[in-house]
Amino acid sequence: MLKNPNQFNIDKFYEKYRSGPKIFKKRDALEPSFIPNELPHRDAQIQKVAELTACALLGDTSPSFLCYGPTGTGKTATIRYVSQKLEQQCTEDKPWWIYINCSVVSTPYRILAHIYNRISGSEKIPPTGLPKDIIFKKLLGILDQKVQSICFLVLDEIDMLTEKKKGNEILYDLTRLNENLDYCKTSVIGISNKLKFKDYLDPRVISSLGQEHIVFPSYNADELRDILNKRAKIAFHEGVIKDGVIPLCAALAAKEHGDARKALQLLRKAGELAARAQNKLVTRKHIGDAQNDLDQDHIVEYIKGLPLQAQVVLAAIFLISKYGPDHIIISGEIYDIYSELTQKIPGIRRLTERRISDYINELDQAGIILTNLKSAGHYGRTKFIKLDIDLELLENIFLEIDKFRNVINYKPVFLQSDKVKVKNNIYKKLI
DNA sequence: GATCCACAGGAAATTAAGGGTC
DNA sequence: GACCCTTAATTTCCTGTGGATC
Repeated sequence: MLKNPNQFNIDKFYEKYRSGPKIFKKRDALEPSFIPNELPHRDAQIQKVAELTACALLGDTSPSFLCYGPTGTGKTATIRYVSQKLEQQCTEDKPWWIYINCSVVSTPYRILAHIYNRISGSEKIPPTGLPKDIIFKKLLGILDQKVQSICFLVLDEIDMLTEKKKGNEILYDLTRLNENLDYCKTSVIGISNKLKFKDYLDPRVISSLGQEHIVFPSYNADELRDILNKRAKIAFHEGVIKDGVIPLCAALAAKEHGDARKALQLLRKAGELAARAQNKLVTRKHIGDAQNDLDQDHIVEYIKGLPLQAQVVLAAIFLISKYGPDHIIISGEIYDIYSELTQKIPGIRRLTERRISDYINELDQAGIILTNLKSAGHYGRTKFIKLDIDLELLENIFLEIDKFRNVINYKPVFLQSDKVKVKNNIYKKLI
């Protein structure tokens, strides 16, 4: 049988890839988890963290403290950096460092279970089921039995806890652990992106956790350039980064509030695009393409990861935008079309208007739609909604999701009613 | 000035699921 | 198997909003 000349040959591809130009020397150096040997422009913060944690070297309890600063300003990296250095200095009874991302592990029960499981080294506490006080006692037992030195509990995105009902309670429990321990001593390090986070803390928690704090300011373009240059030397082969690439990358990230994580992500993506295209150099064009790709990847990933109900709400907004480009979208109409779609999509039940209102808010916060709360006087007070992403991109995303493939060409019956059209004309005049 | 509309959104209650103890 | 616990998602109930209309 004759072979199709256009058919993709995977063996030849790998062969070409292996013999082609090499861009990366150590790609991992551009990952957020990579901790370099030096952290530029964070001397003051490193010094403060080192001063606060140094007493662990002598077996004394460190004070608990908070780290504030916008995203990508090196808060977690600084803590990890100091923890590595501190560990190198310890000859025996090395301190334990337990990292908890409070946006993932967000309930009091799960935080206690997470700490216990990390120390025990296995999943001994199930995700639900046990009374909290039992876990607390078990945790005290294992801390005294297994740790017997200093244990640093690093709570990343600690502000997520205070947004919840019992968030202050678990923080209070964690800061008071030492009162119930005989051998082990714990210290809490809170990391937050929100400068005003302290305002939401219980006074009892502030008294032990909020006494010391370290501020991490945003990086400026020069500092970002310096960080990128140093990291690029580790990550890329010599001479593959064309002049002007790193300054451009730094300038773009500086615009986004000095986020070093974004800058590194952009540089890594540009390198990947160059490597994939078998180019010998990473150019300014790769940076531009990388930024578009990252923006698009983020949207696609977010929409595909939404709960099914939220995807149906978005599909309702999509269909109104598609079949009524001039139609003013209001929240009540979204619910009517959402209700129609629940009949069309198998295995989905209709939720209440209140819940859909929350989903609309979530889509707004994610930047997928734009909402504007306005009063149309006698015609009520409602949200006026607009899609904030490309209609074609959204259609392609829905085409990739099995359940939506058949509804993206469905013209909602609701939109065809004369009553709705007349009312929409009134809204157009009023806003 | 009172009324009305079409919600927004806070708070508490309910439900379902996953798991444990006795 | 009955009962308890936690969590996440959802429902129910309620008050508030703001500008056009009466």
